[in-house]
This record gives sequence, C-alpha cells and structure tokens, in this order.
Amino acid sequence: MIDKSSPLPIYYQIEEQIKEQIMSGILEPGDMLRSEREYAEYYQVSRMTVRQAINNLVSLGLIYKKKGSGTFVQEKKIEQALHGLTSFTEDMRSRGLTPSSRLIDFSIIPATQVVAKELMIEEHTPVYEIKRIRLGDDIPIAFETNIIPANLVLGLTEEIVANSIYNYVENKLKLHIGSATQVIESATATKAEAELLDIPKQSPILLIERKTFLANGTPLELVKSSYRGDRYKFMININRKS
Amino acid sequence: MIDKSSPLPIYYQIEEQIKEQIMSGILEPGDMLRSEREYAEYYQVSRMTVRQAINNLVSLGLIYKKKGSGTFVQEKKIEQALHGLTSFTEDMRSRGLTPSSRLIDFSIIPATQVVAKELMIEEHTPVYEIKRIRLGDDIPIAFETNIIPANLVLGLTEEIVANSIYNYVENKLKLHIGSATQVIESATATKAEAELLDIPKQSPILLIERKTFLANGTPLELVKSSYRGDRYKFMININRKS
DNA sequence: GAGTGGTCTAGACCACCCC
DNA sequence: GGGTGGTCTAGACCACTCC
Repeated sequence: MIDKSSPLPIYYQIEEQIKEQIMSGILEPGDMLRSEREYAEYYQVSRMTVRQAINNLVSLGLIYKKKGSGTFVQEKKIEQALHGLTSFTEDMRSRGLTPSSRLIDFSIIPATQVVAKELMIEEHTPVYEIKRIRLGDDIPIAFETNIIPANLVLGLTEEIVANSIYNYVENKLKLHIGSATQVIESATATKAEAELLDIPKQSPILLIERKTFLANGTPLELVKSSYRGDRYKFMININRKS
Repeated sequence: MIDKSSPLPIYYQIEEQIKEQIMSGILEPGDMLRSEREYAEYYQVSRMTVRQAINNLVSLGLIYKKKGSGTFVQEKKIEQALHGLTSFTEDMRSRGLTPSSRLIDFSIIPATQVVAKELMIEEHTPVYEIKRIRLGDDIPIAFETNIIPANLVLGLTEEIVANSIYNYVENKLKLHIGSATQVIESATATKAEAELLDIPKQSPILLIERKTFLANGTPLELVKSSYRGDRYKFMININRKS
C-alpha cells in the first residue's frame, strides 16, 4: 500500500491515497474516514504520521474534523480549483481557455519613486516594464503591465514573456513565490483601453492591482491589469480565519 | 515563561510569545528565530511541541522556514489584516470606518429553483431574504441581498440583521463558518442601484456574489452585493499553493 | 562538520461525543 | 464506557545549508 523505502515521505503517500479515494468517489461527501489509529495500524506507521497526512488534507479543504466524533469528507466539490494565487496562464487554463499574449512593450527603465517604494528598491534601479494584451482563445481578455526589478529575473526574454513569467520564475530561476496582495475595483474603459481590448469606450472594466512577494517577503512584481467586464469575472475561494 | 498546568495548550502559549516578540519589534523582519531545539530546551518541552507552534505561525504568514538554514521573520508588515473571509462589518472596521445598515426588506419566502439548487435545499423551503443598504461612516457603500435557509438561523430578528449576521451565527448559534466562494465583476449602476446608493446612473459598480459554507460544507447563505465603485475597492491577500 | 528543519516512532493522557 | 481527535514526550535518522 505504501513504500517505506520511497524518497516520498510516508505522510505524503498516505495523503495521496486518501485524496485519490475522495476524487474517485470511494469516499463520498459526508462519509467518515477511518480513525487515525485505524490508519496507523493499517499502514503500520505511527499515529503522528497519519495525523500529518490528515491535517494537510484538512488545510486543502478536502476533509474536516469534529472533536470526539471523527474526520469527514467535505460536501463541496465545486470550484475546488480556484484556490490560491494563480497566474493569468493558469487562470485561463482552469477556465478551459487557451492563453496567449500579444507583446506591446518590453523594456528596461529606471524605477520611479512610487515603483521603488512599492518594490522596496532604490529609486532609478533598473526594472523591466512589460506591457501585454492577454488573450483567451485568441480573444482579448485583459491589458496588463508588469514591473519587475531587473536583478531578480536576469535573463528575462521576449520569448519567456510571451508565455508565463511565473513558470520561468518558479521552474527556471527556482524562486519560491509566496503570496500577493490584490486590490480590485470597478471602472469604465478609457479610450486607450477600449482600443486595446476591442470594446466600446466607457464599457465596464475590472481593474486589478497585484503586488507579488517571494516566500521570503521580497517584492517580486507589480501588476496592473484591466480586464474586460463582459469577458472576465474574478473568482476566488477563501477560508474563514487564516 | 509558560504554564504547563494551564488549560491553554503549550504550543499555543509558545506561539503567542513568539508572536508578541514579533509584534513588539524584539524580533525584526529578516531576523532568524532561535532553532527548534533551542526553543525546546528553553521551554523544557519536546521539539514536536515547538514545531506545532512554529508551523502555526508559518501558516499565519508571520514567519517562514528555509530548509537547512533556519526560521525567519517575514518582511511584510503591511496589509496583514486583510487575510481570510470577513463580513461587511469586519471589513469596514478594518478600514477604520463605522459600519451600519439600513434595512430595506426582511422577509421569509419560499426558495426559488435556482436558490434551492445553490443552497442545496428543496425547492419552496422557507428562506430569509434580507435586503440592506450597508454604510460606512453613514455613507452608502453597498446594496446587499442575503438569502439564508430559515431552518439554519432560527430566531433571526430585524435587530440582529441591523448589526452583523456573522457575529450572530458564530457567537450565538455556535455555528462554524468555513469558507466562501466569491465571484467579482464590473458593471454600471442600474437606475434602482443608482438611487439606493445615491450615485449617478451608469456609474461603475463592483458586483460581488458570495456563497458561504459552514465548516462541515453545508451552504449557509447567498449574498449579492453592489458596491459603489468610487467608494470601495476589494482587497485580498492570497498565498501561492493552498 | 556542525547546525538546521523534515520526517518518524511508540508510546501517553486529556476532553469531547455518542450510546 | 468506548471511541475520537488534541496534545505531548524523548528520542531517532535524514537532507540540506553554510563554513
């Protein structure tokens, strides 16, 4: 059932097995899982190891515990996907659309005072400024401007930018993205936005300003996006307390 | 330093002490915490107990760990507040505004087919329908409609509704709110919305649809809100992976 | 090599829930 | 009372980082 000599941690293997049972429907919403002691006996591991697996699934929102009663499969199956911080690329894919980009501008400029303060760098430090129209199934969805300190992402090219920056940062540069703060507001399209997004002037648009941080708290980028109101709704799943 | 005979768990006491040291500035952003073994020795507890305290602080975003190196205080201090699922009341308070409500409608009606499906109840089951104008410092911020299965919140009164429903649900009914899915979009004010919110027709508004679930996965309520675009920005803090 | 966090064990006692 | 999850112990070996 589990491989104790595997490089994968035991708790992770147990976690995946229980997750698989929930996904496949062997365990249905509302069902009680076996007790921690039963799993420990079954897998021939200590109860603390089972607890680590189960606690991870609780924080993923797949199961929940009731003191003195047991552990149960969560009811909701819907919208399980839209947890956490996602890139435009991931966002489009989860909606079943094919993401692409049209590069408008790609340059290195000195940071303005405002940008420097936000990114916690010195004024005039070089930053990448990337302006892109972002498309889903070849239809314009958003106009996006990214500002990233140049020294954090050395070797950024137009080709990378045409795809996913997050993918490059995480998989090639091996930087660990931690969190982001987002501010979302409603506005009407300016003339420039209307032309770039191919919509009538004064149409509703969703303005999203994001500041992304690496896991160690270093600001990675500022993003300003203007999403077409008729083509895009922002969806998010949040938990009480955190 | 800690009280082992206290009803409060030891890990919680340690957690609070470290949190206090961060808040008070004894531990500054970027500082390395003492190692888990040192804390265990210092508090005369097992290392696993220390780990539980530290892991909780990591998931709160106050500190982060680096394999083989140590545990460090997070850099960001800003926007620490706007984590997690908040009620309108909590939201306004965190912005330094005094929340209040103007009740427009408070009635019990049979659930429509759409509502019944969303709330996973039978069609025609009684539900509360609550329409309120929500104000911050006596200025209209949003127009909100809540729909809640009547059997979940027996004893709901106009007085409760004039304050905070979440507060009543959690503290009086002792129900545990778990999570919510939210859909946010941009629109322009209809004539009705414009009048209720005291803004010009066609002004930008932020539409927020929320479905809230209890911890055991039972749908608690549907909320549709129309926020004034000029007075309200939606802010959120999200983590990568979750 | 010394120190760090990551994982794991084999027990233990407690409070809580349900019968 | 019997079962459940919550907390806790006193060890252990590992992979990783930094010097």
